[in-house]
Amino acid sequence: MDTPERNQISATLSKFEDSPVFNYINSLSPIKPVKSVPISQTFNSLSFSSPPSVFTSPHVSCLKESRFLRRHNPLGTSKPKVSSQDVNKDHSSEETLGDSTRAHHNSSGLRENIDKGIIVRDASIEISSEHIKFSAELPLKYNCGSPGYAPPLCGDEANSLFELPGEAASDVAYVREDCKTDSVDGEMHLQEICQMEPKSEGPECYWDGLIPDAPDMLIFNSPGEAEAFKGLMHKSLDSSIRLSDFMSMLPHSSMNNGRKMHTVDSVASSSELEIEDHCSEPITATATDQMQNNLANVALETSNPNEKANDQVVSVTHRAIRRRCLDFEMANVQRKNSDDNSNTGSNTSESDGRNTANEKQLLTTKRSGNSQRGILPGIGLHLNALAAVKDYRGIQIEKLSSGRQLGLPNTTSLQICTSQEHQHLALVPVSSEGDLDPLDHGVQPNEDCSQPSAYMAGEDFNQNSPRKKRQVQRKMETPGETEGCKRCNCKKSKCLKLYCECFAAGVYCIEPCACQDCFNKPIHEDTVLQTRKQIESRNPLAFAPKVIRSSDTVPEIGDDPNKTPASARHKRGCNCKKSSCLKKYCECYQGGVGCSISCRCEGCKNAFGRKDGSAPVGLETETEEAEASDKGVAEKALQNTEEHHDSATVATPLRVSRSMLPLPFSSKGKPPRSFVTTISGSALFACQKLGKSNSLWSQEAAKHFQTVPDDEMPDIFGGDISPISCIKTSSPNGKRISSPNCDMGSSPSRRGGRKLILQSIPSFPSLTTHP
DNA sequence: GAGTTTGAAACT
DNA sequence: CAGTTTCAAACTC
Repeated sequence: MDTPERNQISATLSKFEDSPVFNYINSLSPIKPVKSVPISQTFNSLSFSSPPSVFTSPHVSCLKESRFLRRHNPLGTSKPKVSSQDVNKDHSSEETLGDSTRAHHNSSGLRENIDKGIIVRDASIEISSEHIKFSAELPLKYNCGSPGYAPPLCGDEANSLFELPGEAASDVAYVREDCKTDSVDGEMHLQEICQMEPKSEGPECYWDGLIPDAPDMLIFNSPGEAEAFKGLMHKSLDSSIRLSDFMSMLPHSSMNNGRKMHTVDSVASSSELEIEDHCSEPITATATDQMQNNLANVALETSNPNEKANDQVVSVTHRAIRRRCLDFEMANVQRKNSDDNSNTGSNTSESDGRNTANEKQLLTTKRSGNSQRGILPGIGLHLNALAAVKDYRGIQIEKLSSGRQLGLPNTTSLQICTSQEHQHLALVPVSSEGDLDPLDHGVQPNEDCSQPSAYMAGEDFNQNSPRKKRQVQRKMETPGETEGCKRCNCKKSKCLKLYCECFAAGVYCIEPCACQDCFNKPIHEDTVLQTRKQIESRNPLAFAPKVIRSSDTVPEIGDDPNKTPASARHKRGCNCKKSSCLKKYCECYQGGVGCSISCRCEGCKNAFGRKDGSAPVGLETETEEAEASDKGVAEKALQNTEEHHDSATVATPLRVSRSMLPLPFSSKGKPPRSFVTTISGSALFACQKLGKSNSLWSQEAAKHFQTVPDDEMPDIFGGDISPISCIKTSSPNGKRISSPNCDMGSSPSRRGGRKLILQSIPSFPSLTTHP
């Protein structure tokens, strides 16, 4: 730095110290810590301890959880990093001083930057240019809320990440540094906003933007702070120039990070994640690199996530950074999802109103972001989320697939059900996708879910007539993907009986449903729960997955691949008399499983496995199917069987495979709501998403699930099923298939499975409990 | 789109 | 538990 510059800076700094900006900064530091605490708590609360009830709003929680988890993870990593960083230490002393010092932080930050070296500056400089760009861009993208959004998010995330109220001083120091960066970001945002805002709302918009996120994150200790903040905002508007100048003066590194974040956000739509990353990352020397990387990432984001991944691989040095970026993206994706949901999580409040207004934008942006990002590899295609969601949004969740899944969460998760909910769902799925994608590219299951959701959100709604809906569904489902989103067409059952697929799946009915006099809605949650209880009292397994994978059967598989289907069985068996178990009338067939001894079917020709154990899928099946068929049916069956054979024969051996196997449903695809439900809807849903999205998440989720199905768990762990597998299972295939697998947690159900199922059922009970 | 078939769910 | 009815999905035309 040139001395003159320094002098100027010092002078400017002195000026600024009094300026509202500093006040703002000061105010920020305290705020963040506060948030962090609550968040952590929420997270804990959210933690898997107990799967949300189906009808409750598991989804949301799940999403939130995922989001939090991710954040936390980053934090964890970030913190350590920070600690490791000497720079932080240097600052820590200052930081530790107190909030009041915060104002000085900027100066200190500048100093740091200076100390750190030119490199930082360079980075900062580059960034600055970018910032300008951003500022220019932001206005375009974000009119009012959006701009504010990102910034707040950053702060929020930072908070969440850094939060640590009770943490040791060192932690605090970290936090503060983070805060600095955050604060800087915030300032940056302010500037941007100021620049942008002149147009309309200005401070308010920004404020609003903050609020949404802020709710969780930005909690003002006192109302005064908030107002002060606003005042700052206003002032900032007035003093945009000063801010800009100030910005230029501010530590570039931090600034850059923040900006990058913003840019990313703008691009991706989910600034939060990026921000988080920034926050998480210490300002250390790596920070500069990160900055650069971030910039690069920004550019990359538009391209593909994969590319990023590759890049990561490329240089070890940058690996960490890259990794973050990836994480970021991942996180972003998730977060996006979560945001959607979570915005809820931390932001539930997140300006619902705003969201509604912005949601579309966000969604679009997010989606675009996702897509841009790469649409994660595997994921790509199917939205598992739906599946998870589907059911109880819980489900599958994911599956969420369907809005129904959403159904569970009346409030938040359920939201999906509503039109807005749909949007959410759509988002969820997307997120799920994103989540999933990153993790499991290959996972098929996910896709289904995701897609459904997407489609649901998008199009179906318009269709009014049930049939149209059905047709649409069929179309969607046919691909085998939309399963997640089932829709019912109940007219007399009020969707409070097992006749109703939605209800049976433990999911609330959503718009796409063509049901009449539907009581299976969050509004009637009490009724739904009561009814459920009633039904469960009669039959505890009523809501359990109908198709269960049996470990017992496994041996069968080993014996005969053909028999593999047997590995999975219908819980109670079918009772078909005329369909020869070759049509979807047959639950076994529908579930993609072979008939078993428990079936009372007549003339069983189940392509997946006959009751007598005779050739399930083999040639026979084909021929039989052909016979059975009815042309289209036969063809479908053949296709299915073929598919099954392909994948199934191979896969079949593995129980998991079953779940994985493309179900016959493909034709219809109802999703595995059942499975979702069984799993405990939301939990599943979350799991799927999580699993896909986050390895961590998936793991924990998996644990969760695993815990649920005791018996099966072992099997699952046995190796067949992994959380991922579960996710997969959920995806594409028919409801049952996925459900069984998923239910199991992935493991199949057998008869033993039933018992397990019962255990799993508890998840359902959760529903009851939830209320 | 309307109507029929089918089998699960519900009821007795 | 068995038989019957109700129901909604699956299927056909």
